[in-house]
Amino acid sequence: MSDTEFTSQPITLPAAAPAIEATAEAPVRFADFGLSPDILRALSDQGYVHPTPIQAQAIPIVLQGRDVMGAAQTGTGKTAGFSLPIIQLLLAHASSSMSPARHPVRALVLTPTRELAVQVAENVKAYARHTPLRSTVVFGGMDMAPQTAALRAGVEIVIATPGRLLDHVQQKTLNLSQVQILVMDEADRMLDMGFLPDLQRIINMLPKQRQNLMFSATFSPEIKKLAASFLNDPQLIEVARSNQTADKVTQVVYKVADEHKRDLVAHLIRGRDLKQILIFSNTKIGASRLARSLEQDGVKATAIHGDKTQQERMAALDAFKKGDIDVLVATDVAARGLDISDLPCVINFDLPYNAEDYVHRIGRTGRAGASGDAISIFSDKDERLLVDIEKLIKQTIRRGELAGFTPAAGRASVERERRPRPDGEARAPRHGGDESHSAIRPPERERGSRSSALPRREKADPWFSKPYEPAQIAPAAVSNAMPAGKPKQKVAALLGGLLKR
DNA sequence: AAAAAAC
Repeated sequence: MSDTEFTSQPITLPAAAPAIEATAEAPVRFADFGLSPDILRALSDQGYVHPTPIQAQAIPIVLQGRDVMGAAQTGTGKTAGFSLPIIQLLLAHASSSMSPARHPVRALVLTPTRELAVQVAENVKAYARHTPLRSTVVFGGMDMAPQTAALRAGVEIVIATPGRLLDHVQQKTLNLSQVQILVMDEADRMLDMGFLPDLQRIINMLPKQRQNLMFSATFSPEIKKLAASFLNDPQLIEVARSNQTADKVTQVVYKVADEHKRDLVAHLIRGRDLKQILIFSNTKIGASRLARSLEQDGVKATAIHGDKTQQERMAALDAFKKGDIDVLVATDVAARGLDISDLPCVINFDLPYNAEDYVHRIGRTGRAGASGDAISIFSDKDERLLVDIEKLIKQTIRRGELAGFTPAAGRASVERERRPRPDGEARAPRHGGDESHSAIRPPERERGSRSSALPRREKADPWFSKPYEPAQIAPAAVSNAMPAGKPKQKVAALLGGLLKR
């Protein structure tokens, strides 16, 4: 029923978009949107003059007070796309009689991961720095007290992960009754992570009368259902990953036996400028092991994943951004949303299980006009994953040749791995036993996974069993094309796709 | 299959 509710919506195309039309001679400027001088000043502080395509589309629509369904991936400038107009709206509607001491929460931004929340919060704070508006971020894994203090002091804008937000609501340290604008960032990811019940509870606590902005990289039936249940006559915005990204990312894959993967990584890293390399591992244990192994090779490397404490996670990210470490080995906690700018190189130590995550992962590189390398390593048993990825991105990835990489290097490391390790150095001690145990029997695992890999695929992950139509979003994401001058048609096509399903 | 997220 909610589906029909959504599909029965009239197709509303950007009424505001034509109002500000970019031309070659006069590209759109932030100053064209009627934003407060205080906001513009914050933008010029950062050297921003021209909006990205999603900002150019979203800002006028959000300013109109309309609900938005945004098909936008990371790296598109999405955050500013909703933050700037929200700040403007809150400024414009601030009642002048309101005492400065009173700052009810009027805008709420929900994100799937803690790091993303922190990042969004940093942006919001920067954009609002010259305004009287206050903001704070609220997420788990950290002491509640400082968050509570900030909330008590009063903030108009809260950026949060769902669990901790509810925690604060329960503790009565956060009141959601005055929220006028709700943003769900990376909504597909949140659903994928099982946040639906939390989202439902949060939404139920908000005033019925409010503006809703939802951003999602994919449009599964579940996302549509969610959109139908809480968006009100949403305006669709479709934006591909910004130009520079995919064009300038050189992709290559190397096939190697599982037990040689780590040495291949070491080899690949040795062969290049050792700076700002992000490596993705499919598992937390794998990430820790790889980071440790690289450290033993003298590489300044650290792992980031969900089994680390929040302090460790933030320290790792910080060290990587500052250049204190050269290699960050991450699970998919870092696959989406994180704006680690201008990475020269992303390495997939494992091919991601979901083809779509491949796009997200390599989207960390080649940003902001810089070129980038996306290197992926896979073994025999992952052939299928590579096929899926290439199908999704509609291109064949070059098979790299392993010149200069000898099996001898691999054997050395296997030997090292077999040696029993003192458990104390393991980051997650409870996994320590498993870890050394599994390292001894890779061949068995291979045999096992081969036989059990094929059956029961249907009930897999409902989120990815029905991915969005690659033809509608993915090619743009990878080939980058912004709908050149024809955003309406693209939006219509997207919507058409939604309606059919 | 794996990862993420509240205590």
